[in-house]
Amino acid sequence: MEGAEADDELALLAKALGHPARVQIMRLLVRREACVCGDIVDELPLAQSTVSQHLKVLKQAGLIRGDIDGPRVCYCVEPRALRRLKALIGSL
Amino acid sequence: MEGAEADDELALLAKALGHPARVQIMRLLVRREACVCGDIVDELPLAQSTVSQHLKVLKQAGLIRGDIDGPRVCYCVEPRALRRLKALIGSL
DNA sequence: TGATGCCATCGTTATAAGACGATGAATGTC
DNA sequence: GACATTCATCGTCTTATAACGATGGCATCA
Repeated sequence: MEGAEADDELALLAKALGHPARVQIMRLLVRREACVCGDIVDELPLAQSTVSQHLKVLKQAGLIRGDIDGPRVCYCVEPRALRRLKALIGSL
Repeated sequence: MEGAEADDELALLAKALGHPARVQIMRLLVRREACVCGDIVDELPLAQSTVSQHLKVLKQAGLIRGDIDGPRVCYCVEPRALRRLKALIGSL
């Protein structure tokens, strides 16, 4: 929970949340449990490609997961990562 | 606690923490209550000017405060902001 | 009042982030 | 099989970050 490794981990997770659009996406996914990419695009005032990039950032940080569902992709939060983030922030 | 304003606030605070050096600084200040800038520089493998920039980022986000103490500057965490961050993260 | 020590700021450089439109791959539908 | 839909990726541009050395402003001490 402490040490350079935890610092890096916290920095990584915090950085992923360091943009309003990504915070909005996280809240959306927490509220709706799961969400198709297109719905997320509809909720944000951003181009589809931009939203896709933000989703990629969140996914690479491990905060969300994207499951292919036919032609769509269903995103949902990764509860373990979210818990981890809360724990790391709590340790400050 | 919710809404676009809270999203922006959380994004701002998270962004400030989105770098390992700044996480280290925060931990240092939490551990030591208060800390002179020079001591922080000694703890990090970074140039003085770089550390000063990171301190500026944290200060602008409201996470820390810098009190002038003679020729030195004494930094300490801003408990209200830290609590606010924890609350915002907790609301996810 | 000089000289020193501490810290912020400036100027520079390299790299990363953020946004968009256009293109492409995969799936489902007609 | 042709076509539409959905999403990711690419290419491009603009702006922001991160790092450093060098400079400069202020207190304190001699």
